[in-house]
Amino acid sequence: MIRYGYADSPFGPFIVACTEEGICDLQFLGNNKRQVIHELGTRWGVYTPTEADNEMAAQIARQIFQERKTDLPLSLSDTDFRMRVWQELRSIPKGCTVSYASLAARMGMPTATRAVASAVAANPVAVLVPCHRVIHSDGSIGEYHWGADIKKALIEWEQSEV
DNA sequence: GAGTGCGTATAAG
DNA sequence: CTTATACGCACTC
Repeated sequence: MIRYGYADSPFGPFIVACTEEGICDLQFLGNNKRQVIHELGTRWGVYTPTEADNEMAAQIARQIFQERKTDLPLSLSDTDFRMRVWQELRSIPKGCTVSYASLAARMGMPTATRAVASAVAANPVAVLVPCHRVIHSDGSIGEYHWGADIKKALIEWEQSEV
């Protein structure tokens, strides 16, 4: 059973889904709400029982964007490589940024920069898996699944106050 | 096996 | 600054 719901954030509306274990998906809707929902459908299948719960979504929104809580339980499942990259992402301190190259190097595969970038791009849980903290080695923002503007805003938000 | 991608470094226009 | 070229490797078809 997957429970999902919609809520608002300082960076626009998002959809969040979770299993009994934790959050399995958190994506900003932005301009392509339809595509995001389609992605969910293909990833979990139309036969997976779901239950709408915007109350749950609102609570998560409060914890993340007001209390700035980042250690919420997650429920991820994908390739070993992607899982390793995502886990590595969570070790990046809040407010810090790293390059795709250094991230790859940190994992002991300094020549797999591009592959690491692909894995980062496949992250289904925004903010909690801080894929927005990974930027180009020359300091430029780089790409972001939900728009470079949101990526930049997230970084600045993390670097501001508390 | 071929094509692709949230990259990077270097060379050239 | 914007193309072009090459390298790299996980992933998808």
